[in-house]
Order: sequence, then C-alpha cells, then structure tokens
Amino acid sequence: MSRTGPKRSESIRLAVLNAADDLLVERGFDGVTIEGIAARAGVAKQTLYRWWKSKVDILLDTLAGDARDGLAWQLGSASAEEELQRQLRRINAFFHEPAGHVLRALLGHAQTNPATARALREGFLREQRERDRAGLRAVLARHTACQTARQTGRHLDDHVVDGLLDLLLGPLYYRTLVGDRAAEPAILDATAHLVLDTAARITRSDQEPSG
Amino acid sequence: MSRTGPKRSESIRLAVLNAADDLLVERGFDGVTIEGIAARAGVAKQTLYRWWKSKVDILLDTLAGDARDGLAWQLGSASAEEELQRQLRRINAFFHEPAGHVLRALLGHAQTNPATARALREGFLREQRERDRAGLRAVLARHTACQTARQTGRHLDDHVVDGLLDLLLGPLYYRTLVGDRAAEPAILDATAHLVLDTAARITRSDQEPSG
Amino acid sequence: MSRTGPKRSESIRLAVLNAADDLLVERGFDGVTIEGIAARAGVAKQTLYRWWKSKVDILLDTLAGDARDGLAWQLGSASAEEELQRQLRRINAFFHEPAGHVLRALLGHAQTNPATARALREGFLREQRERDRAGLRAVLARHTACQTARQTGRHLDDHVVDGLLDLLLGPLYYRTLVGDRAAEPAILDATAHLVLDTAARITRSDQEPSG
Amino acid sequence: MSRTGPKRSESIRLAVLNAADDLLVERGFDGVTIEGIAARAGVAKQTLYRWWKSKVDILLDTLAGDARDGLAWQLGSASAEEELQRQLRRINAFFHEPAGHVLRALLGHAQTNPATARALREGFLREQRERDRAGLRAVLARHTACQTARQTGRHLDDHVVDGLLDLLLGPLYYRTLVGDRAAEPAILDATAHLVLDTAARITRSDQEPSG
DNA sequence: GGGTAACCGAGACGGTACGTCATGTCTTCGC
DNA sequence: GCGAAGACATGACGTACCGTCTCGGTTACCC
Repeated sequence: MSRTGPKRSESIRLAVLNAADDLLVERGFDGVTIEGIAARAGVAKQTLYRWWKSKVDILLDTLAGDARDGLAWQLGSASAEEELQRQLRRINAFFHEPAGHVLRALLGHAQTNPATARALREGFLREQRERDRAGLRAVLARHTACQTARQTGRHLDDHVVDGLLDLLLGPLYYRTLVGDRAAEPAILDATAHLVLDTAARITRSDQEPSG
Repeated sequence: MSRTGPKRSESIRLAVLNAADDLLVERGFDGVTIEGIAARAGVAKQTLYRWWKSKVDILLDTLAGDARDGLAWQLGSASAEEELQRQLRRINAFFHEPAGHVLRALLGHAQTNPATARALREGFLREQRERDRAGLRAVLARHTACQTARQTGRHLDDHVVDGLLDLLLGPLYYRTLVGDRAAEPAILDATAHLVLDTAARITRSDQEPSG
Repeated sequence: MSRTGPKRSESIRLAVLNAADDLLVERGFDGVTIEGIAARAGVAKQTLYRWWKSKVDILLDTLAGDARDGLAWQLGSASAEEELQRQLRRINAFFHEPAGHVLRALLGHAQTNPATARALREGFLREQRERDRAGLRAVLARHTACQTARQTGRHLDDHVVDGLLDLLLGPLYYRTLVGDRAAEPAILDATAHLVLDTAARITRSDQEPSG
Repeated sequence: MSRTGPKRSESIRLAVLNAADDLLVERGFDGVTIEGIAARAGVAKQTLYRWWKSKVDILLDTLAGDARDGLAWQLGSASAEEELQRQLRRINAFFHEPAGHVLRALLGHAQTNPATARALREGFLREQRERDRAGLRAVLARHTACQTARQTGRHLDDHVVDGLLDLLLGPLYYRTLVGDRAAEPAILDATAHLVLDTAARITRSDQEPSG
C-alpha cells in the first residue's frame, strides 16, 4: 500500500473492501470484525473508523460495486419469458458469488437491526428496485409490443410494476433466504411464466375499458 | 422464580424465554446477550449454559411454542381462495408479533451462520414446512373437490406442493424480509389467486394424460 | 496461577504486583501499562480493572508491603547520632531497591497528577510519616536521656518533630530526587548531626523557662 | 501567527510555549500532548516535531526563560541570614507559579525517565546549580567578611558549597515534592540559620590549622 | 524578478494502549 | 445437590495520541 498523504488512499480502500469480503465468505458475518479487517488489510483500525461508520458500512460499500453488476438486467433478443428466466437465473447465481453472500449477510442483519435496515435500503435496495423496475418494464414493453403492436408497458405505474416484481422475485428470494436448498430452475421458470401471464391480464383489463 | 431443587425448574425456563423475547423486541438480536438474559431473568449464567447451547438455542426454544400457533392453518368453511388469503394474512400478522420478530431474527442470523441455519431448519423450518404442506393440500383438496368432484389434491407429491408453497409464500416473505414496507393485502390476494390457478392447471395436466 | 473461582486469587495478586514492579524497573513508569502488566502476569486486563483502579493503584499496592520494611526504623544500641546516620543510609539504600524505584515513580507522577498525589499521601506517605515520627522520637528520647537523665523526647509535639524530620530527610530526598548523583555518606552524617544539635537546642530552650 | 515563510516564526514558538504551559497547569503533565499543544497553539503537529524533540523538550524550553528569573538570587543589603531566608521564600513562591509547575512536572517525569532526567540536568539543573553556588558563595562571603574581615567564602570549594546547598535547599524541596503541605516560613528560616551555622563552623575549622 | 527552498497548516496513515463489554469455563457456598 | 454469584482468560469494541509521511500554499532569499 503506497504511503499516501493527506488525501484518501484508494489502494487502502480496495484492500479493506477485499479483506471484508474475504472474511465474510470465510467466517460469516460474526467473523467479520473491524480488527480482523484491519489486520488482514494491513491497515490501522483508526483508518477504518475514519472512512466507514461500522462494519456494515464497509460491507455496504462492497455491494455498491459488485451487486450492481451481479444483479444487472442484461437484455438480449430472446423472448420476454426467456429474458425473465435468464434474469432469475442470474440472480440465483449471484447469491453464490461473494457479493451475493454480502447481500445475504446484510439482509440478515437488517432483520433485527434498524440502522442496518435503513442503510441497506437507502444505500442499495432502493436503487436496485429502480433498476429492477426498469428491467421488468423493458421486458414487458417488448412482450406486449409483440402481442399487440403497442408499447403498453410504459403505462404500468410503479405500484403495479412493484407488485409484479414481488411476484417475480419473491419465490426466488424465499428459497434463497428461507428454504433449505437453493432455488431450482423449474420454480424460476414457472415464476417467470406466471408473471408474464399476470402482466398480460393486467394489461388487457387496462385496455378493455378504453377500447 | 422457585429458588432451587434437584429438578429443572419450569418457572426458570419460562422466565428465561420471556427475558430473551423481551430483549429481542427491545434491543434487537445483537442486544440479546447471555448476560442480559441472565440478569433480566434473575438467573445465573451457568443455568443458561446448562440447558441451552447458545442464545440462538434459547430463541429457537421460544419459537417452538409461539410460532407453531402463529403460523397454524386454521381452515374454516370458506372458499379455497379465501382460505389461502386468510392464511397469508395470518402469516403477515404473525411477523408483527414478538414470535414473528424471533423468527425474523433467526432467519437473519441463519444467513451467515451455518450452525444457526442448521438448528433453525431442523428445529423449526422442517416441521413448519410439513404443516404448510398439509394445510395447502387440504385447501387444494377441497378446491378441486368442488371443481371436479374428485380429491386429486392428495395426488400432488411433495415436490409439487413445495413448488406451490414457494409461489404462495415467496412474495409475502420477500416483502417482509427484503421489502421496505410490509406486504399489502392486494399482493397477498393476488398470490393466493395465482397459486390456485397454477394448481388447477397442474391438476388438469395431470389428469389429461390419464383421461 | 490457580484457575479461578468466586474468590479472589491471591496468587494472581502477587503475580500482578511482581509484574508491575519488574516493568517499572525495566522500562520506567511510562513503560508500565495495564496491558503490559496483564501480559507479563499472564492475566486478563479485566482482572486488573476488577481489583485496581489504575496502574498507580497497582504500584501503590506494591509499596504497601515493600516500602514499609525498607524504610522501617531498626533501632539498636548505638548512639543517637549513629542511629540517625544508619537510618539515613538505610533510606538511601532503599532508593536503589525496586521498591525504592516505585516510590520515586509515584512521587514523580504525583507532582502533576492530583489523584496520584492524594492516593500516595493517604495510601502511604501519611503512615510512613507516622512511623518516622515514632522513630525519631525514640532516638531523641534515648539521646536526651543520656544527656540529662530525663526523657524529654516525648515532650516534643508533632509539629516540632515534623520540622526535625524535614531537616533530617530533606537533604537526602533532595539529592535523590533532584541531584544528579546519589547522596553521599558525608552529607547524610552531617544532616544527622545537625538535627540532633537542633533538637538539643529546642529541648534546652523548652526547659529553661520551666527550670 | 505569521502565515509562513522560510524563516522560523518566533510568534509560533511563543504560542507553542504558552499553550504547553497552559495545558500543564490546567490538565497536568499527562494532559499535555503534542496534539493538544498543536491544537491550542493553532499549529501543525509537524511544526512541533520540526523544532522540538518531544513534549519534554518543549517544557524545558519554557523553563529556560521563566525559571532562570524565578530562581535568581537577588542579593540586597540585608544580613546573610536574612538573604538566605529571602531566597528560600523566593524559591517557595516560584513553585506556585506556572514555571514552578513546569519544573515540578519535569522533576517528576525525570524520576523514571532517564532521557528526561538527562535533558533536565543538562538543560537546566546544571546551570541552576552554578547560579546557586554563586549566590550562596556571595552570601557567605559577606557573612564571614563581617565576622573576620576576611573573604574566606571564596575559599570554599564546590564540593563544600554543594553540601551546604543540599542542606539549604533539601528541606524546602522535600516539603514541596514529598510533603502534603507547602513548606512553612519557620522551617525555611530554621534551615537558613542552620546552614550559616554550619558554614561558620566549617570556615573556622578550615582556618585553625592554618592559623 | 523568477526559481528555489524552507516554513507552515492540514491531516492520512500504521501503531499502541486505553477502559468496557460479552463470551464460555470454572469454583465456591447457601438453601 | 442444585443454582446464585461471580472470578477468570479471551478477544473485540471504539477512542486518543503517537511519530512519520505527504500534500498544497506561502513567503524570503539568491541568482
């Protein structure tokens, strides 16, 4: 680590985030300690306290970069159903990467720690939901475009899209966070199908009165 | 609290479970400590270590009684869809009771702690899933009975019922554990409807080849 | 180090006092740290905080035993002047023992730390002054007895004896605490002589009015 | 505080010495920290390290000016005994001034810190002893001049004068550094008298063989 | 009069020690 | 003979200073 000056050292920041990530994967959330991170990153404790409020804050920082990518919607030219299936499988895979473990850990800690809950919501979940809304809307737009030659997807307001996202992501998260085994492709595919079905029904009922 | 005796004191057990529960609600999971429980229950630390392996074990003990009741299927004479809706609302309400907080806390801790994950699975989730399977099967049996005058529900094997349970409970748990607001009735009702729909489709496709 | 119990371990107490003493001699007052004592004594920090308020309190505890002996008046059958000389040399020697270093350290710290000053005064200096008063009185009693066949020493009140003690001990302490070399026998002997002289003059002037 | 420049800023030096002095009086030796001095003087830590080796070095710097004055011998036309008494009272008063606190603090720290001991000796005590020797010699010269019309004082070699200084200053320093109350005028006056007495005796015995 | 060099405020950094808290084990003693 | 009380080693907490360093920005001198 370069010796630095009165400006924050980026190399130290990365060393810390890596150390925290490693410890989390190796030893679990309780095994992540400020002292442990400091020792593994070859950094003074005070340096951690200077830049982060807590170990939760450090883990949140690792999410910012990694999870954004890991949970991104990478839309291709496949059918809507296939796109949703792919996205669900991508999320499922994400949970087995280090960054996925970090998210699980923070979601876990947030269950009983209001401060963590708030930080996670405002530092990650809020924006992630925005990206998910955009992703789902894009898929639905294409889907309904095929069916009715009109982009009705954009007519769906946030509330409706949020409901669909809950239906879409719920079973996967449930299996991941509560289930005793990882989610299986079959359930993911079924979910994707159901959501499209439901979306179609909603869209149709939206249009009938105006048709 | 009875003072001593050569037999395990039941009053001490209850005092400990209550103390743990209270501390969890008041101070969150991290605020629950062996020393804190002992102090609040007016009990020696050693007494806790004698009967429970850890604070997780104590919390699991509180679940055993409370959650079984709070998550029980109380089937009445309503329609299948309404029964599912009621059950989902019951679960939703449960998460706002103390016992619900305990479950959330343990689910949270289990995310990064294999020992807790295992204990929770074997000490609670496994049996709860059994009860849920039985409940859903009962609802479906009645439902399909109405439709086709035949009890096909019992033909659904565990794997299929598990899939339906994931679809049924997923959105609710997702909203509870991950969402920033509690689940709304609308999403619960929609879920119930979808599951019945899906179950019907499965049942039908099961019967067609055989019809 | 016996392995604990609900009663204070005497062996731990001794190990701590020895460790503190050793560290003081080896590394000086600043080199004595709670962590250092704990490490050297093979004891937990918490155990130190349980029984002592600070490192000053620990050092004070070592004085209680050692300094009492090292500064004791051991009167024999020699002349008064010789007795005083011997006592001064004993004190001088004491300052080169470990316990003497502890006293110097505490006197040093007391110069700018009111809490230490108070603790040292009430925990050691007060009683030591009592012992010194008794010792000097005993010597004077014998001295004047030889000269005038009357025990006038006991007539000297505390205030006068304190003044004589300041004269007796002042030069020695001054050489020890301020001087750049240790006190030499010559100055000690001269002091002893002067004090006896002064005491005699006081005694005489006391008696004249009454004679 | 002049803003910058390639020349050492005298205003900074004074601000630092004042800050150190103030902190010592307000918070004791342990309360004097490099960071505290820097903050109070509105100066960067590096500036302190540039010009002084340690906080002890800073405090020594404050002594250089203040203590030289506070402990100076201001001889007038009074009798020898009165001159000594005045000097002792002057010293006694000095210990209650800020500079006196600094000297006490450094003497205190020197008890267990060889580096401080050495610095204090070479940076202050050595020269002060010179001044004290000169002062005492001057008083004695006048004294013996009155008595015998001959300036025998200058014949006293350093060793003898040092002994007399120890007798003169010892009780005062002892009361100040060790005693629980400040030295009283009576003991100071008695000391002054004794020292003159002793000096006279020495002078006489010096002359007899040669007479 | 433009470059250079030292001074200076600011503060990041790796450390050490602080005093506190909870852990899990062990021992004593009262009921 | 159970259980309260609590001593103990362990280890992490978050804070305060240490002494070293690097950064910009400012003068004062010298070429």
